[in-house]
Amino acid sequence: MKSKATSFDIAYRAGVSQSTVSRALRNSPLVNEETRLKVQAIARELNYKVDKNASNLRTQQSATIALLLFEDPTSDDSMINPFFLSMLGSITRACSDKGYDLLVSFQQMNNDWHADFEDTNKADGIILLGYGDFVDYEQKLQQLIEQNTRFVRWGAEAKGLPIVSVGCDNFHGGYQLTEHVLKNGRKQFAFLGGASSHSPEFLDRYLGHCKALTDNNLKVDQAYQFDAISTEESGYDAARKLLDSDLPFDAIFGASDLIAIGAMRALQEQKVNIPDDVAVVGFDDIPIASFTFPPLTTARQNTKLAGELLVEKLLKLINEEAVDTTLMPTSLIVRKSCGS
Amino acid sequence: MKSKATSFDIAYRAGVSQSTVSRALRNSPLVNEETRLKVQAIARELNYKVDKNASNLRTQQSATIALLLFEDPTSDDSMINPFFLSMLGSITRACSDKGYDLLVSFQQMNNDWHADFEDTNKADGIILLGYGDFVDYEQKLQQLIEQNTRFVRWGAEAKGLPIVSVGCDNFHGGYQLTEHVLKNGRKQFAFLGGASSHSPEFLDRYLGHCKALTDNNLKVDQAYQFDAISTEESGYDAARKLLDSDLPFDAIFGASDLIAIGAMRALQEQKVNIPDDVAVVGFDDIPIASFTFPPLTTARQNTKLAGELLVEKLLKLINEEAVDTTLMPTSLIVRKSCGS
DNA sequence: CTGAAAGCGCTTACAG
DNA sequence: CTGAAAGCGCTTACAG
Repeated sequence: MKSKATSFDIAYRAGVSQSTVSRALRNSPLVNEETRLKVQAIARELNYKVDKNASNLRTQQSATIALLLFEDPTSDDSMINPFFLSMLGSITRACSDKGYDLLVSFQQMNNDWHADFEDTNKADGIILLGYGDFVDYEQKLQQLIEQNTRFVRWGAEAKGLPIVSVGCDNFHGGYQLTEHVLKNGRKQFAFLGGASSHSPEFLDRYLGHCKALTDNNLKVDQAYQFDAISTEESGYDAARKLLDSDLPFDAIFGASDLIAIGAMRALQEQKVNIPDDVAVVGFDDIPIASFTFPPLTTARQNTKLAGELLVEKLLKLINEEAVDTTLMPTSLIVRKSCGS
Repeated sequence: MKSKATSFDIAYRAGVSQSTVSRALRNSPLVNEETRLKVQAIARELNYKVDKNASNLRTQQSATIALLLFEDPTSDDSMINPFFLSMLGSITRACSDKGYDLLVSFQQMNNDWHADFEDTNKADGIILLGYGDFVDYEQKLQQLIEQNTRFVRWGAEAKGLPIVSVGCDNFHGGYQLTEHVLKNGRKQFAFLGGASSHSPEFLDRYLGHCKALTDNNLKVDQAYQFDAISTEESGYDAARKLLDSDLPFDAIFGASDLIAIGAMRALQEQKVNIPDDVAVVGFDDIPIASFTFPPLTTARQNTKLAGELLVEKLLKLINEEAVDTTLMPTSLIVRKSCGS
């Protein structure tokens, strides 16, 4: 009952050869207008659709892009990083604008990469979003390069590796946020977020932060940097450690909005007033950021543009055109949480 | 340089036939252990991956599911409904747990459905999420049924149509929320959200809401129902209309969290205190809901379970097993916005 | 346990 | 402008 029509069925009904059907359906100029219309009418009538597996096999391309989303190994499965989610939205849109389908896969760093989409000919190229630990991740990148896989990635430029990246100017974003808060008279900043080569984006934000401190004649004190990954929980924990340390502080820089939000919760639990007692800033401008209490001051990363750039660059790569890495600026979004 | 190895290359190197390579790679018990290991070793060495287009074409199935996400036609492309986003997350996970890939597509209701994934053999089945207008949408469903497409959908049960759905008990959720607020002494509720057959979920919530009103000896007054679609903007607009109407009220039921959040903004702009002057409740429990000020009381829809059920049911459909529709309960999440 | 062969449904040079 | 034919890279009955 549900056996699908093939191009042969149409050929038979139209009284032409199967080759002609194929041409007519692809609007080849080689085929006579009249024949074309007849074939297309019959195709519509039979609800015929070209079998993609067959045509992809034949043409050796799939008009499909794979998106590989890596999650922090620790993150529970309750909530995907909202930042990536909004990226996903814009990538999906960009793909469909270009006539490409999008295959989405969440990768847990611990298990094997089943990042075989391209090798497997299911996708023409890959977009990489996020990673657990950058050091592990770099090895995977290395592998992709060796396999000659076409891919682009979101993130800080991978120094040394010939990889096309789209990322934000994390250093400048960190600088800008910090400077803004300092201009409002804060003296003692704490930074919550891992600041090592294991998370280069956070590291860049931290370095920008430090630069702003020294430019404003403040000392950088390592004791004020607390590790955290990009979850609300982790931000909460880091802020607890800060509070328990009895170090004096009047400002917190959360390496991501999620971290900042967790920190706000920890502070408010202790009746610390935000921003009067402590200014808090985050990074990303995820949708939640404008709804927190108080609303969060942050550095916005333009996910819409980022998604478009990623897709655009990947398509160029697929078409063997020259492509380079883009570093996008962030924009300072001032809300109530920083006290100005 | 980048020509990929095929099973023939492996066969050549292993000194066996291509059929044997294929069998060995699929761990067929027919093949000798020793041969199998040799073949697999060579495959690994050559970084060989089975071409999915070829194997899908041959086996006539793709181990891929397509997710079609319909957006409200009016929603701008800045922000996807967070509720669907979290659904997307859980569907992605459920798919990869089952060894299926996920093709994601955002559909704008206005343009043609290019919902051809299944017809096209790119996917074995389809999951439908959201819709613009239910009445238009129903026609599309009808079409899918006629084409014998295997699909499941999220949403209120489609009466009459033989469709497998997973949805929440919107009526009961609406009842529960309303009753909870009434128990706290509120007397005059407004309902923000379209309550017609164009959005059956909202309608069910409204009907549950009305039932709770009458059960508590309150009159249902149509004047207190204001249309809105599920965006923050639309909730804001509806609340503005409510405010401008000069109707007295001390509680607002937002048909979704997004609507409730927009309404809160409108109220707070007018210095209306939430919850002292007006209690506000929403529906969905999107991630933002716990971060609003005050945090939003709402009815949680279990997106994790929903995603799993959708995938599970679709796979059963694909395997021609019997499947039925599931109506999940919602849970009342009491936070500060309702004043208790 | 293994191999030769057919065939999944297309696209596209090639010949006319 | 059209048709006959090859071939994309697999899987799997069939024969041994």
